Amino acid sequence: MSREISATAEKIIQIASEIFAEQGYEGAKVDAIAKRAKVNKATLYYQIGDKAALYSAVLDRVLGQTISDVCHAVKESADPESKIKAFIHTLSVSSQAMNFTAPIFLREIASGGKTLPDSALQHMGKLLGALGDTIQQGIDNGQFRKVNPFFVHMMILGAILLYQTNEPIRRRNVEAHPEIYNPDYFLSGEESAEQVWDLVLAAIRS
Amino acid sequence: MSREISATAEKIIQIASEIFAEQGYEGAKVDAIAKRAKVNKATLYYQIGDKAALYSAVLDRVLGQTISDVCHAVKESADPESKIKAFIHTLSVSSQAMNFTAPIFLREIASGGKTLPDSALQHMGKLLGALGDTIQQGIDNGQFRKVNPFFVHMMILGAILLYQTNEPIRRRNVEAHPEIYNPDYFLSGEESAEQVWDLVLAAIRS
DNA sequence: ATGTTTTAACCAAATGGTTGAATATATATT
DNA sequence: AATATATATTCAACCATTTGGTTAAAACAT
Repeated sequence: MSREISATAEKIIQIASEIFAEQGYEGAKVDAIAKRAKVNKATLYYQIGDKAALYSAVLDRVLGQTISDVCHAVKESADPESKIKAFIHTLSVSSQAMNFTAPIFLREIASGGKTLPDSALQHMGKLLGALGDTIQQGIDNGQFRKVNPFFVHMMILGAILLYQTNEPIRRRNVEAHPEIYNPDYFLSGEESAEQVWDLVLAAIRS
Repeated sequence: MSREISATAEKIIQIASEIFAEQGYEGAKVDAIAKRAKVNKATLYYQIGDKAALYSAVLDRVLGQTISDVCHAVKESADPESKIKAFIHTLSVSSQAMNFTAPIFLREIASGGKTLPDSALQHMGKLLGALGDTIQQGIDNGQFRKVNPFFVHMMILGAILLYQTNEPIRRRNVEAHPEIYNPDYFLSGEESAEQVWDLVLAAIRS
């Protein structure tokens, strides 16, 4: 545990992230991961361990990275409004850059976090805490009306994660019915962040 | 296909919904479904067919039911605001009553809808369409400001699905740290619907 | 007499996991 | 440079278990 990771281990975890995102835990096959990472299965076990250990490593990396990015960005900003913008912007951009983050996140939630290690739970708690504090601050300021911070959290997370993960379905839908095509359906991480904080801020401003 | 479903088939689909919700497609084992439904595996194959057919039946039922509930409720209401309230309320209550709806929905999205039959896709399209029309109507009325309907859709769906699916994680979190307990964390379908439409309407009212 | 369900056994394929020997790569020692 | 040492990686086979799927005959139910 927690030895510095070799380049090989790095590669394996990277590929594993993609495959877990595509297929879920049960759907992801160890052989497939080894193959796509271009290492022998024995190497995978030598470097990381069994499937559960691999998944743990992926979770720590994917969730940990995104969430610490977000918390950091929030701390950098001063007033509540820009903190919220930073929260949304960073979450959107960071999780779109690592396009396996969102599906893993969603699947993990969908399964009730059965396989979430405590470390990841604490990460998620920090995320919630950061936003809650910010909103409370804004309420005390009088900038925000008295809203339920938890639902604001759900809205932000939900909108961003769903929008990102949704993409293949949107594509398929548009291919099947080109007449419903709408440029709003395909925005970059930055653009969608704007959409989300425009709505969110309007929802909570007093 | 589409013969009237026997009571046994009904029961099997019901149980299968729960297990697919808990474990996902790959995680759900046919033997486990048969066992919990208290039928022999042979009966399952006799009544429904293979695993894929079973999952199809589940999807059609779960998504179809929820979505048609929502669309119906929207049609019943007159003005845009109450249409949106109805949309949110029905989605929340209906998907909480069938507490397997949300996880299946989320997982399906997370996997890019690979296994979504076209019928389900059309259902989802209708959902999106109903909301889009309503918002457009409100914008034309001058009641709503010019917002991106698709992101409103993502916010609503995201908030409701995440909130519901989230519950076990919230419980676990509160058990681990009782000091962070907050009654806002545990609301009924009705109450959470209120929270959501309060936020959503504030977000889009002009 | 017809449709339904159970029993219980069976099978092929896939899967997670392991191992030992061989090979390669780098690092340190002489 | 040459050698020795330790670490990484591959290869290839192997294994126990699980899993989806099937089936034939018997028992139930209507």
